[in-house]
Amino acid sequence: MSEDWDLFAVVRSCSSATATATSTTAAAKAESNKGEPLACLASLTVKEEADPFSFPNLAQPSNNGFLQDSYRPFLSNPSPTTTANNPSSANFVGEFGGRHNQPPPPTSTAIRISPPLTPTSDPVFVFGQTRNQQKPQYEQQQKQLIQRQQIVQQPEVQQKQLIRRQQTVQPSEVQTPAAATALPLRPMHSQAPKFRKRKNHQKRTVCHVTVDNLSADPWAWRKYGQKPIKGSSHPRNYYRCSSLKGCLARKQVEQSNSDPNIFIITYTGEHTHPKPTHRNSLAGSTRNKLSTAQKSSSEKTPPSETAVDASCFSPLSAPSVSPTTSLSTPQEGAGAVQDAGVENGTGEGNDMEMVNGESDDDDLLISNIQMDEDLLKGLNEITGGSGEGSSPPFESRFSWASASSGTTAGDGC
DNA sequence: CGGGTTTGACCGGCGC
DNA sequence: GCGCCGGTCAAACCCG
Repeated sequence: MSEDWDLFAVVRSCSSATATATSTTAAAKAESNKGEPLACLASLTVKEEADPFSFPNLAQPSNNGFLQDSYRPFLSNPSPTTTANNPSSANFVGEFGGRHNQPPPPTSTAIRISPPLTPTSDPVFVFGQTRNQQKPQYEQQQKQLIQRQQIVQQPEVQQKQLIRRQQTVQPSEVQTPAAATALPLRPMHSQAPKFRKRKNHQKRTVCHVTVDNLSADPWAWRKYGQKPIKGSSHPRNYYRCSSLKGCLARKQVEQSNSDPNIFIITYTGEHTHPKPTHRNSLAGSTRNKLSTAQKSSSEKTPPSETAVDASCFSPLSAPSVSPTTSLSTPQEGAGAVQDAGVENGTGEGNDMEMVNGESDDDDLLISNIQMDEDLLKGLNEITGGSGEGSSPPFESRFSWASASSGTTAGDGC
């Protein structure tokens, strides 16, 4: 598969040497520290470039020329800085399906990523590659993803088709994917011509994240749908950016069949605004989880990414599964999650792809985050961390509390 | 009251 | 052309 991934424009976040190095280190630490609460935290510090939730940091030299070209457009965008926030971000293996604000090239040029930079270095990074071998189910999912991505990269035939459609549809669509998506999605029921962007041609970034990392996403997301996916035992959750109306960014979260600790996150569209400095409304967000979680069988709502994402805006907080998260699946969630992160780190951990982080624009956020992390670390140490897994590390909770107004620790954690 | 989640239904892309 | 399936909508409901 690894090759396939490459073929399909898989982008490995690892591409940045730095990230790799750091992440590797972190992973190593984590591993060595299994059982130790702080282990997770260790990785947290790492994140710098590996912010799965940020746009790729194109500015950084990478070994991958293609990648850079592909992302070039992003460079112009403000990019959030990364993040120290994401704890997890350290390890991702992912695929980058597309670029978002990019203009034209109708077919996405495939973003080719060179093979894992450090194949040997860290299982975590390699994870994406090996995983398939180990896990059949996962393989299926990957295949599906790949198929989609293949399309994205697509060969002439597809391009032709695409072109055809583009001709028939609207130029705007072609030119500005983002804009296209932005079009009033609406009234599905209404007659207004709506054109959705062709599914396969949407640019998308796929990340494999451990539970811990789920919450690392600094953006505020609102869940707008959930659907069972054929071939997958877990439903897929659909989120859209709630920070700003009109923001085209979307996110799909699906729990891996093979490894419950891993979530496959697919980002599509681009944020039309800087990262939120503070979470916007948490208002209702969190609470439900609990109830919802209860309502829907735990399986129904995947561990929550929902909650996680949505609520967790603070990177640091993240690890936790969001309040919601936990909520939703406290069971699996929280505890498992964290451990997962650490443990998995070894192997399955996170393979998110990292698209490197774009540096963020918001300094504030970052600074706060960092501070929090340190603080959290300290707290964890004090509290003894949740080594075990069942309970999310203190930081998670803390983060919630601070980050989101109300999350009840209870629910989430 | 505002914003979030849940969930059934609808629409359209895509494979056969 | 048909049907499956994924993505999105929007009403209903929840919570602080």
